[in-house]
Amino acid sequence: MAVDLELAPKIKRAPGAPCCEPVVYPDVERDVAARMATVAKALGDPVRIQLVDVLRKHAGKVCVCELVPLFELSQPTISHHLKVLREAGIVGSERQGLWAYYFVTPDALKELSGWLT
Amino acid sequence: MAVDLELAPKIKRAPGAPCCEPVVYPDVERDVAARMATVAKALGDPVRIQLVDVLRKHAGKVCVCELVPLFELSQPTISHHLKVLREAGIVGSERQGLWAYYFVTPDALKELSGWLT
DNA sequence: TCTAAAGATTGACAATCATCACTTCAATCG
DNA sequence: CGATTGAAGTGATGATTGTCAATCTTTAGA
Repeated sequence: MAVDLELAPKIKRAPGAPCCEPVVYPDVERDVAARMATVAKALGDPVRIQLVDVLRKHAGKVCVCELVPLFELSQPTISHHLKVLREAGIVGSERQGLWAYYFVTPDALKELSGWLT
Repeated sequence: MAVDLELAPKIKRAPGAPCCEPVVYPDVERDVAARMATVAKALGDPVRIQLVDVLRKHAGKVCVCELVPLFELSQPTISHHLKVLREAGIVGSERQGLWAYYFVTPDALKELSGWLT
């Protein structure tokens, strides 16, 4: 918690006067923030984190029916999580006969990852 | 969408036989995934992304009453978002008289950021 | 000591979410 | 065709979320 802060001194404002003028603004534009928030939100579940982790390392080698037993969740629930990831642009899928193969979209995590670093 | 996949060939299993054995497992342990998901979830809102963005660049220089007018939201709502960030360990706060100064906790984003890269 | 200001908390509300049992769809094989 | 399998879709339900109005707490100044 010990962070090197130089606190900006403030004085109590006169009655009725508006609060301190905002002197700083986010560098991140609203739409950029919205995009990154969408990705972050999709990653905001431990199951989806682990799904992405598996898919990143084994893209195309694993079908949904192999993913299901990794979690103590029903198949529709896993399908739902994959859909959330798909709608956030994080993963794509390819169907091969009966099986569906998912993969992490390249660059999907780039913007968020870059901002975080 | 065009990703270089080497799809693992599968054969339809015999009636009654269990589905394909899971051959891959997440490298990310459950508790690590849970921690990263917590952080990602807290970042899963555009307002909080922008709050973190401002705080990272102006730690200790900006009080809550300066943050409020940056968004078209009420003061309690901003307070709530800051609380979410605080509970995820992303920010800390220091009170100086009437004013509260927030700052991004060093290393708070490290684990997630590292995994993303 | 009285008033006002900064910020947090509470309660309420609609909206969204994670999960499951059930169903549907598409593809394969006999 | 008819049966079966992998995967997605459909309610339904209980939990969580984002937001605001109202209230409370702490501090400063007169």
